[in-house]
Amino acid sequence: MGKPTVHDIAKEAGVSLATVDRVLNERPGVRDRTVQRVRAAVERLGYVRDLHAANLARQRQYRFAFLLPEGDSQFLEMLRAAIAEAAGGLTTDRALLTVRDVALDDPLALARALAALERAEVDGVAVMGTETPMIRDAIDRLKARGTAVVTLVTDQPQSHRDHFIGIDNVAAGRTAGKLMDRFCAPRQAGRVAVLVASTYARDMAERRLGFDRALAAGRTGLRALPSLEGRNDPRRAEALIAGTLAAHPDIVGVYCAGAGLRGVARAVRAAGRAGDLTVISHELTPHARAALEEGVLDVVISQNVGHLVRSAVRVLRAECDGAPLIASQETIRIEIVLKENLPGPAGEEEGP
Amino acid sequence: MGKPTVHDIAKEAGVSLATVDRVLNERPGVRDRTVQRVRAAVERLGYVRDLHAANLARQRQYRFAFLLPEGDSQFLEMLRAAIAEAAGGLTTDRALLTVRDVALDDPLALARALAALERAEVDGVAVMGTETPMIRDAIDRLKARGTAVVTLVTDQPQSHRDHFIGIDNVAAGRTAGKLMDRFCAPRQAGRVAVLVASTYARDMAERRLGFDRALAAGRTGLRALPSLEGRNDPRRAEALIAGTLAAHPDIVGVYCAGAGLRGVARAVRAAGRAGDLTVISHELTPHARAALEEGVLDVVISQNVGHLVRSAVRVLRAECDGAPLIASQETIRIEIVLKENLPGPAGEEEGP
DNA sequence: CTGAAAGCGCTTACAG
DNA sequence: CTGAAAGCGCTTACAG
Repeated sequence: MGKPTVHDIAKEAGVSLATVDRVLNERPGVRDRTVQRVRAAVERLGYVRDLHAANLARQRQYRFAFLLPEGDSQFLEMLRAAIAEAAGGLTTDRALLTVRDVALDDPLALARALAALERAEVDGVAVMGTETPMIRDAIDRLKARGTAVVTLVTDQPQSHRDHFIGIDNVAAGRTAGKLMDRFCAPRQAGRVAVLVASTYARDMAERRLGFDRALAAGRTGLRALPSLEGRNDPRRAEALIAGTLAAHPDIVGVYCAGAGLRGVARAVRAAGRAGDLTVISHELTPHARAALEEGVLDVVISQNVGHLVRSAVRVLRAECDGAPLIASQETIRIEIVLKENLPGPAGEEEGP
Repeated sequence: MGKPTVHDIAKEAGVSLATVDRVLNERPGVRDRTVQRVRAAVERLGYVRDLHAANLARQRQYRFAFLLPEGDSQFLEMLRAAIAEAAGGLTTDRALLTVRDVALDDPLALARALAALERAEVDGVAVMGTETPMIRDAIDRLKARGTAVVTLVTDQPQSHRDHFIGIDNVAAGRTAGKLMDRFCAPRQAGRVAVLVASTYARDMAERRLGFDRALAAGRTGLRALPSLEGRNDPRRAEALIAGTLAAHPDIVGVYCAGAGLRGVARAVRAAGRAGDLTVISHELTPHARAALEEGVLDVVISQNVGHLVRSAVRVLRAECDGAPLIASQETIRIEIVLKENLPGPAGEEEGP
């Protein structure tokens, strides 16, 4: 006999399929003695339920919305692509994913988008946005209405979101700092320029914190300059870095904690310091790949967008079902990429 | 209306379910005109088939065997655990995984195990073993009988195996070499001890090759000593490293390309050079974790065992179905782990 | 070359 | 508190 099915359990326990189903799904209205009998049968036969068959019969649809900042950041493009891919693969898994664009750094717009969802028909939401009280309240209102909410990439720890899906940004900054220290090693006591997207963004602040700690603990005696604000504008980033390089001849490295790598690379090249300065950035975008290959960029600290999306979906689904989730399984890894271990351009190394 | 189903297609094309199924699965025996009609309906309605429902109806079982070397290596333990986990998660996916243990470094035993499979009822095999002509022939015989075969962790490129599931070991060695060069940077022109499991193992040879190339291209002028052979024996590894450290006072780093980290760590500690020598090893085992935390170990080059197993299963399944597979999607990443980005001990960061 | 019917393993109203 | 029957989306013999 093959794997036992509900039929086998029913026969073994001497009850009907409906009753087996009730017990299996812990639905009320079954006599205690009957529950015991079914449980015993399950135990005896080593029954394990076929989730796909269950989902097929159930026809449950999960509608999840991703709220992402607008803008032409390559990381966001990758994230959108990952959502699109997951959406394709997941139709079978009964998850319906949609994306709503929200003006960048506009808390009011984001709060409105969240409020709009309150009325729309959505079972769960993944939000990526700056941390502000307005957003926090909007999230809490969604939660109060029973919608599952996770924060994506950058957290809103003050809110009642169910979970944060993203890397530990302090650890990521620490990793960047450690590598900066080691990669700069022949030169002692140089300075490091730091570029962030915005000093208000929580992820940026956390990375900077970790980075500083690692430098302080390092062997080389590097000192980081005050953060420059690139504001997702490559030209601005380029100008800032060019200016800093000119002003501080003792700069030995650049840490690009947010967007702006394109500008940084240009400034470094223009200064004739490609391959000489140690440059570390975040997110393995096409630009970052090219820069690694070229040698202007030494290290990329990255998070896998496919993992982010799938984890978000799993967590939202678990939340909707009131199912437990193995938190450790949802930890997103901080990946280190050098030219030497650059994976193929196909992106996802490990499929759906 | 929801997602279109086979019923909708049948109605739209004016045919029966059976015919729709034939066309969908490209089975022969359907008039050309009918095929066209069904295809047109599929197109018009944007039909996409529910794979889980198909599998449910089909009741296809895939029986896959993993052939692994015996021995108490922690990496192998992790691999076995990953197989066990996948086996659990995959029962639903109709894959039945079994593991057969084969005496370590015994080509005859492995060849016999492969031959035994020829008769047993197995649809696919994943083999991890030393590269020898005997194994090559055994693999080819399996293939000739129509069994799908992939090599795992270490390749058998001379054989007709369908696919290799593992990291690019040359690139992994190069990554180790680059990091060794950078992490040793303050010291110029030191020597590096290299420990391999066996000089005959292909993966070891490839790592060594990549490592040497990276050192040659490095800035520090490091020179690697001839490979020491640990033979999966921690005591032997310890003695070898202790001896080398004593003999060469100018050693600045140790590259542990195979098993034996436990012994290496002990020797380094005993020589009073923990935290001073740069030590790089492979595979994020519990020992490696502890050594990273402690500071005796600087870098781990790793491959995710969960990815290995799931990729092997996907590839074997595709091979059985004669389905195409996206090669790039099956590339296993070379991961770099420092103390700073050490993921939680739960192992898998991103679930089934 | 084509179709009606039963079935995969589970769930869901609807009766009782 | 419990069960018989229909159904989820697909596939598979078996007839014709």
